[in-house]
Amino acid sequence: MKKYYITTPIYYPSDKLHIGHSYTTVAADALARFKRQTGYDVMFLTGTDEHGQKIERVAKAAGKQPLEYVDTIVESIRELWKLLEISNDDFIRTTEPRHVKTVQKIFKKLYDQGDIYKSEYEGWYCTPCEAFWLERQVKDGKCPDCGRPVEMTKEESYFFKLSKYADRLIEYIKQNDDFIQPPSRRNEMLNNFLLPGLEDLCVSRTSFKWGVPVTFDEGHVVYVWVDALSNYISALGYMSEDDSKFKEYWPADVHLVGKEIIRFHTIIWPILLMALDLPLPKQVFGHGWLMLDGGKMSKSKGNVVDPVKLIERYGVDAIRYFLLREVPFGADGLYSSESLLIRTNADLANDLGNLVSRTSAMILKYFDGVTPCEYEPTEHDKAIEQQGESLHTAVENHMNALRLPEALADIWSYIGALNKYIDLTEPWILARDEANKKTLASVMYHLAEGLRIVSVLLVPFIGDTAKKIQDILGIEDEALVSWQSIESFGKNVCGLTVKKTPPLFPRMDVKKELEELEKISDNRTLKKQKKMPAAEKKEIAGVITYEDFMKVELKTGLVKEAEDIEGSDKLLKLQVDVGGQTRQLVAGIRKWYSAADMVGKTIVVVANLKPAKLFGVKSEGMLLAAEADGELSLVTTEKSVKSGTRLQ
RNA sequence: CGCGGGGUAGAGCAGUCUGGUAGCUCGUCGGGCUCAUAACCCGGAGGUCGUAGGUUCAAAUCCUUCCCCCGCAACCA
Repeated sequence: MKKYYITTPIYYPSDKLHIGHSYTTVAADALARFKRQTGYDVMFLTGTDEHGQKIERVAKAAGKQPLEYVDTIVESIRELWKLLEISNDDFIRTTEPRHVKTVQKIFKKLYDQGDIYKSEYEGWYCTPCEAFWLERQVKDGKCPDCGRPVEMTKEESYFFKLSKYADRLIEYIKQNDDFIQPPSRRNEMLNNFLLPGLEDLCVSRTSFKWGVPVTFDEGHVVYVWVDALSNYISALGYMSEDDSKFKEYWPADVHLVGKEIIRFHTIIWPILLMALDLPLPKQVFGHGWLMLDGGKMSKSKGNVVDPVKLIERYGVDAIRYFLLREVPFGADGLYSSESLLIRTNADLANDLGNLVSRTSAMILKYFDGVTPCEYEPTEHDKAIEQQGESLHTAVENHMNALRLPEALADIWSYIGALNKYIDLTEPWILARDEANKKTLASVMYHLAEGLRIVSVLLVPFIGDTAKKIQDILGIEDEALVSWQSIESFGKNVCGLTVKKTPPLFPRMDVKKELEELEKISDNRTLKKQKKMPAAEKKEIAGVITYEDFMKVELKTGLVKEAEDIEGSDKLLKLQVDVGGQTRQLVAGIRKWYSAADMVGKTIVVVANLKPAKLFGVKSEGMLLAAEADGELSLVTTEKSVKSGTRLQ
């Protein structure tokens, strides 16, 4: 059986994870599920990176031991993956003995063979922060973190000979185009880091304790990246009594990582593997980020999005679909609650959900719920068959190139084709005449089979929904949901009994939902605090720019006709000539001006106001008037001006 | 001159490598349909492709100038 080993980064449990972390893991999960579906023996690994000074410090602040602190967070991470239906085969924690032992063995081996050596680390040290800083990070002799003075110190440390392997790595990257993906990252790594030359890496620390101890030198702990990266092989039992999994799955097919850590994965990690004389992973894929309102998601900005709340409210599939569809191949995507809601409505409720509803409703109505077997292919039928048959190849190609959004886009264009097919064949008209029964049957059959293909293709992405569609179609036989079964458009669903169910994704009122989200969101307070100063500034200033003013199109208009609006005692309907164009305005001025008063008057109109309906009458603009002490006076021009003249 | 990414319709993006009718989704406007979740289908409006210059028969695309936004800088996916 073909093997496939895919990993996510191991996450740093200093706090709860946000929607960005979910993105990486969901993407890896979709790939893992897709590979299983297409016949691979898959190993899908995720986990947590639990060592380091930051954890040590955060735990202390919380009055806990590091492990105790981390345990609760790791638990919440596991729960999140459960909620997101992540199908990982293993979950590794860097604090587990199986990992620690392997890291220690790796470190010892590299030391023994001379790739790790002891030397002195010299640099600026901030004692209160217990942190080393590079020359260029230090600002005027002050710590960039806390602003207190730093001092030049020396520390005994172990170094790893990155430089020794640099040429080999450059050669490898140049000869393996796919190794670093997308290609922009590959160029970045080569030009910025590899070609200018690598310095040996300091791989031990004595400034804190919370790490993997170096076995042969007390007081030293292993540098966190050497520790963390090793998870990809320690989880497979590398250098342990049972290394069968390692033999089976290594090298990894894909390390899925965020773009900011691609450097570690494409420089330190491959060199570490070279030094261990192990094959390199086939691919490191650096995906983009979910950006929030143009800014990066981060705890300090107070704009993190809690995935748990979103899943509870909208269901796991809405969230999975959004993440997988919205973030483009290798680039950043935007997250906003609004785009989540719009995407869910448009794609899941309207296109897919509604297609399932109308299909099942028609089969129930016209054929008592049993998908018919008659077959009378028309031109439209054939098009649906051909598209359905070619779909799996397109999806497979995209998936193998890690183009998840494109794979979904292809599936959705087929969903669109099925919706259109209904309009083209007009089954409700066919149903009026018994003579068309066979054609009608063929349409129902093609819809059901098309949906079956869609459901199978959706399994890796939104499995719950895929299952629901299959239930609705009455599919019970496993053979009807296999990958092989969608390679041809066959009579698979014929004779099955369709079920009636509520909508897969109820359509949401975006405006109301956004208000609800505001209420339940705990970033609300943070956001408000953040926004306050800016808002205040604007208000105090109370000044707009000329451009702001010019956004409002004020034009003169000549009132041609005026009449009362029936049923209203305030409103007048006016036909106004604005530069040769007649506009209908509704104005609440009847108390002061009668219809007859208005005809022939030159007024000032806000010409680019969004049209509105007042009392059921359309109003394309508003007129200007000044009201004080119960008196109202129309704004007009002092001299006679051509209608449609712009005011400035 | 630190490095990288970006500026294309109201919003979000594709197109740029390989110059030749500027495309997609959402929104908007109009029409169709009534099987369906006010949904689905068709059509329209809306773009000086950040700016200035250059190359060319022809530039969103190639070259140069400048402006603006965002990210990274060795422990944020």
